[in-house]
This record gives sequence, structure tokens and C-alpha cells, in this order.
Amino acid sequence: MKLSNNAILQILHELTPENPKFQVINAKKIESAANSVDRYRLLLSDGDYLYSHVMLAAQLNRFMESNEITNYAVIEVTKYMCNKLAGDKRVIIILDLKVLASGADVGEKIGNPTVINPSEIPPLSSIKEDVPEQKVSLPTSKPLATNNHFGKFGGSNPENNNQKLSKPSTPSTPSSRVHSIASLTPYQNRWRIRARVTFKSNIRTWSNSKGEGKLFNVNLIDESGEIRCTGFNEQLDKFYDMLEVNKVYYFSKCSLKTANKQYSTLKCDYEMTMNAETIIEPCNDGADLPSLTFEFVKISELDKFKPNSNVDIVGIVKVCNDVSSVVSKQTQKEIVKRDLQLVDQSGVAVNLTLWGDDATKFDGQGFPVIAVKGARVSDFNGRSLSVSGSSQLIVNPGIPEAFTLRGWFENEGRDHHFSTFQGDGGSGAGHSPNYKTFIQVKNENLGQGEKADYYTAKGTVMFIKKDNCMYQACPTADCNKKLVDQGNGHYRCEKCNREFPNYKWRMILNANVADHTDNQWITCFQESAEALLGIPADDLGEMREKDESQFDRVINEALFKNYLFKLRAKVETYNDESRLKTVCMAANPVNYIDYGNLLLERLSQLGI
DNA sequence: CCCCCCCC
Repeated sequence: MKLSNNAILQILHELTPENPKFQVINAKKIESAANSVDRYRLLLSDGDYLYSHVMLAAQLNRFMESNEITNYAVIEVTKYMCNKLAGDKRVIIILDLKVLASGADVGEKIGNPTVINPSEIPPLSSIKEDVPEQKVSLPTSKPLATNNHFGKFGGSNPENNNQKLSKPSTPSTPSSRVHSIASLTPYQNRWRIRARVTFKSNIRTWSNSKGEGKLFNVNLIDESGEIRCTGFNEQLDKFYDMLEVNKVYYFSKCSLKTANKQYSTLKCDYEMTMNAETIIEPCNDGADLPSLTFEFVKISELDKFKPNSNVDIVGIVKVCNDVSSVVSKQTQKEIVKRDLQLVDQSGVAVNLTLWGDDATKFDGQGFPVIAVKGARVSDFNGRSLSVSGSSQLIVNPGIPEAFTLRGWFENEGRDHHFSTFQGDGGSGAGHSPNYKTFIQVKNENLGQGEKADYYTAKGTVMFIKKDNCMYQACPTADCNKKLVDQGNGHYRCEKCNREFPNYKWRMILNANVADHTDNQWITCFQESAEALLGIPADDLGEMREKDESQFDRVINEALFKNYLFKLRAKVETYNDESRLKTVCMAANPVNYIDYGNLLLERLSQLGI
């Protein structure tokens, strides 16, 4: 196996031998800081010289990880560059390669190469006497250039110029090696990243006491992480049109500053601002870079997130409300909004609000899947979501999670009754449920104390009392007072001291639920009663008036279903008689993973 | 240098 003799020395002197063949004598993994990508450093031989300041581009790590390259392997380097570091040290970066022979096949060091001391690179005149495989015209006397421009070299062979060595994607600017986004800090400014644009904002203008202007941001991603980059005024004019979502660019010479976490949904500690020096150039071979990534959260788990935090969410738009408008309390401006009800396989529904253009342009036909990166969590109605200015809304994204959701929805999700975070108390601390069996509730005297006891029980609906399970309630929001029928088509609310021509149906449903240990009578108010019966109270009330047999059918169909009941137990005294009253706070679908784990825990407590 | 993202 013939190596490209002296090619290392040539490269260190800014010559560009084509497709040089080297032997990898040794390799060392450089563990990176958290979130960054590990890199490999190679000890490379050209048969005459050994050089240790050689790095493998991160996208070639697979050659090391798959053991395609082991010690003594011979490689052909089809793309490379030589960068100058502080102290005039030179680093060869291998950008692309082919493995010509495995380390096992070669089995030994070829030739007797001399080690090059990186701080004392021998002059080109010290090229060893054997015939180089690559014919390279050498400049007669060329000092070590201070320009580390890849592909630029002595003038004696212009025809051999960079069309062979610099691929179209290689930027024409002087550059150091490609850095990872995760490695950027404000304390270094000689860096260059190769990154995909995952988001480009609209152009926004501002005007305040400090002045006015326009700006935009892009979000950038590489293997190591994400960062936001903002362009103001002149930079906006220069780069806005050029930057396209999903395309890959080289970025260098942006200002870095600590990201204000209050406004940033990305996990990066820093963010970039374009300045007059900034260079952005397209990169045509960025296929190896990741696209937008999500860390999806199940809707049922939203109560584990604090209000004002951001989450990635994907769900089916089960309900798409019409646009409406609200007046901002702060700006007094009217804003268009649209509320969606989002559901997923976790069996919980949550409201998601779209604003402005997102709201007006949204088409809810056909139960689309939507993904939101960085949706804002609020505790309205237990938990709600909002697509904020820094969120990204993607309708029918081409991601596996979307296809899975679609399949689930078409098969079963469509007919599922979804629970909500309403009735969970809203504070949503996300405590692990206090699971009890009904016999435990009795044995432990739950609800007998001063304060109510809350517990969660998995139970089956055994019986529902249909008499007096609903009433005509005051139509005023938040007033659920039972109305007095005046007999003249009007209904009187004693609480509001008003008469109404209309009413809303409210439910108080008494049901008996059982587990394998005992049974328990529970009272379900509106939301949990609707959850058990699978129908809105207003529909049920109308149904009962029109056709009582249909109403009976709804009640019967609700029997023998299993739920995870969130219950509140408290003794109440009425007419000198005290009895335990159990109110259902929520009837949620059983999560059989959680429930299975609960059973495992109970089994282990039996000590069998 | 923005950073408001609203309401119920």
C-alpha cells in the first residue's frame, strides 16, 4: 500500500495535494463538553512524516465509532483543510475520506516516518528523497504564509487551483475549523459554525424611547445544539431574503451574548446578533445536519410544567373554534385569536390558542395534526397552551409522531372521551396521586377528619342514579344556581335576582363505583359527569326532553367502564346524621402503564 | 438595539 509521501508536509505548507493517502497510526477520542459532539484526533502518517495535529470532522465520527478506521488503516482523504491556530500551529482537518484498507489488513506501520513537531514544521526543502506519488509543483521559496486560506497557495501551479480541492460548498472566506454551536461562547470570536435554519421570523419593527428599527431572528441547529440569531436594520436588509428555512449555511463573526432565558425558548445559554462583520454563506452539503427537533410532552403531563414554561407538543385538532378577538389589557389593541382543542393518546384534551396570522390562516378541516415547538403553558382551566411569538406552529408535520397520532385518532381516538385539567385545582403541582383502594379508604378512615382527604382510585362504574341527575341552571357564567320555573317561559335565579328566558343544564350525578375491594357512592358534578356519560350536559338535557329512551341508553352505556377517579372525601353532617360524602374531582382514562406500575408496587408490598 | 404575544 503506497502512501502519499510528504503530503503532510505539503499540506502544512499550504499546498493542496489531491486525494492524499495516509495511514492512521493512532486515534484519540476528545471528550467534549456537555451537549457538544465528541471529536477524534488522529496521528497520521504519509510514510515520511507523522503528524498529530489532525482532527476528524465530526460528521466522520461514524468511521471511528463503527471501527471502520482502526490503527494502521489506510485512508484516502478526499477533502481537507489546514487551519492556522494561535502560535502559528497548524491543524489538518479531514472533511471527507475513503477507507482504502482496514487496520487489520495492513497490520503494521508503513515505512519509518519522522515525527513533525507542530511548533517547528520542517521547511519544504526537507521533503524526503523518494518519489512522491502526487505530482505537485513546489514553489521554490515560499515563506509560511500568514493566510490560512484553504486552496490558496504558491503561484507556480495556478491550473492546479482550488477547483479540485474546494468543493462548491466550501466558503471562500478565511476560516477556522467548523465549530459546534454548543462550543460557542462570548469569549471567543474566531469561530465558524455550519448550521441549519429551523425558523425564520417575520420582520418586526419597534419604536421606543431608545429609538426604533426593524429586526428578525433565525433559529439555527447543528448536531450539538440550537442557537437564536438576530439581525437588525442593515443586517436584516443584507441577510433576510438570503436565509431560508431548512437550508444550511456557514455563519461567522456574529456577536455572542448571554441569552435572556425569559425570552428564549431554545436551550442555548447564548444567542447571536449579526453585525457589520458577519459572514453568512450557503452550504450545499448540509444533509448530515439535523432538522428541527422536538421534545414532545404528552398532554396529560402538562400539569408537571409550571405556568409560563414552554413545551413541545403534538396533537390532533379535535375542535377548531372560530376566530374571535380580544382587546389586550396592556396595549388596548384588538387582537385576533382562535382556540383549538388539542388531544393525544394520553386521553387528555387541552386548549391551544393561536394569535394573529396563525389564527386567521388556520384551517381546522379534517382534524389536522399540529406540532408546536415552544408552546407557552398557562394554568387557565387547569392547563392551557398558547402559541407565543417564539413558538413555532407546524401543521401536519412529516414526523413519525404525527403519523402515529393520525393512526390512533382514526382507529380509536375519534370516539374517545377526553378528560381535561379542569377540576384538578389548577395549581397543578404534579404530585404523584395518592392511590387508595376503597377498603383502604374505610380502614384508614379517610374523610373523617377536620379537612377533606383527596385520593385516587381506579374504579368501575356499577350504577348511576338517573333521577334528579340534572337541573336547569342560571345561564350567567359562574352562577350555577338552580332556576325556579315561573311557568310563563321565564326562569328566575334567586342568586342573581333576575329572570331569564333561557337556562343551561347542569348535572349532579350520583354513581356507585367499585374496585376489587369494595364500592363507593360518589357525586359527580358537571365536568366529571360529562366525562362519565361522554356527552355535554346541554345535549343530554335536550335529549331527555325529546326522547327519554335515548337518555336511558346514554346512562346504560356509561356503566361498567373503568376510570381513574380523583376523589375528595369529607364527612358532612345533615339533620344530626353524619355521613361520608365523596365528590369526584375528575374521572380520567386509566393509564395502564401507570396503573400496571401501581399494581407491581402493591405486589411487592405483599412481600411475596 | 427586540423580548409584546395579549382574552377567558
